[in-house]
Amino acid sequence: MARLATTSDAFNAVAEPQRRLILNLLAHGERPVNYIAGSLRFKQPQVSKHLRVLREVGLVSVRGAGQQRLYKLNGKGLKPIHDWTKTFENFWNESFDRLDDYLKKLQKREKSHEHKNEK
Amino acid sequence: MARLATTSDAFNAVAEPQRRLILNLLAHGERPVNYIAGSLRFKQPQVSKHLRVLREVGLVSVRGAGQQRLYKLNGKGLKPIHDWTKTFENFWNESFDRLDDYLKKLQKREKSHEHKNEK
DNA sequence: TTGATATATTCCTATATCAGCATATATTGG
DNA sequence: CCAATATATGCTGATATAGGAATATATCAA
Repeated sequence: MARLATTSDAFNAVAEPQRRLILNLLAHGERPVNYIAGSLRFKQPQVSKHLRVLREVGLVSVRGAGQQRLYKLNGKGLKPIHDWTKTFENFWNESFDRLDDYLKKLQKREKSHEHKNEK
Repeated sequence: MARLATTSDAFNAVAEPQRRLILNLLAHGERPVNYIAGSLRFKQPQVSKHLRVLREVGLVSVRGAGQQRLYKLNGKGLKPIHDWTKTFENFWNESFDRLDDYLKKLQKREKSHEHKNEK
């Protein structure tokens, strides 16, 4: 088996940096394809391809507007990623670092007691 | 060019579901390879490979402990992902939905005024 | 209808998986 | 040193990109 399809879920779709840039841009509002391509200096076909992936995982939606197609961010699709990473929040909180240090000190103290008892 | 290497950054490393499961497990503390393999019912070589990827992007660290190698989560490596998704937080907040509706109403109202003036 | 603009799709190539299996390496106890 | 346990690496096959270039499709305007 190869790697999971980029269209399998938001995690995979968002692994590609250019797609993240597109999402950043769309956070400001609906945009047509060529606007995105021009802004980010990507070629139009590549933008269309990325947008297709983003659409398939539900991160963007489209609506026709004349000759243009306006792509709109669906930020909710990123919530699963946000939620998952949030469960690791402790690891970059100072308060947790301090707690961690504290627990380590306790452990060391217990170990010295053990050694005492052994003798 | 093919897809970016899984070792290019945390976003890519974490796109693989099994690696996320390993990280979830390591959130409880240091663990040896076989413990992980047994817990998640993965084959040992595959676990070693996944751990290698996670180590190369700095999401875990290792230390030898006798014959075992204890892997430890470095949760801070996930902060960039958390931070990035956080910039889209508005999109799944109710309060934002209400604000969005409100802005849309305002826009509609302005448009009707425009039409009045046109006539 | 025809031309022009905007966007999507197709074909091609080079590359990077991921799983499975076999095997190599490391560490410890005796 | 040798056997046993724990872990890492190498190889293969099937698959899925992502970019470039060319082309197809859609929509509007005259």
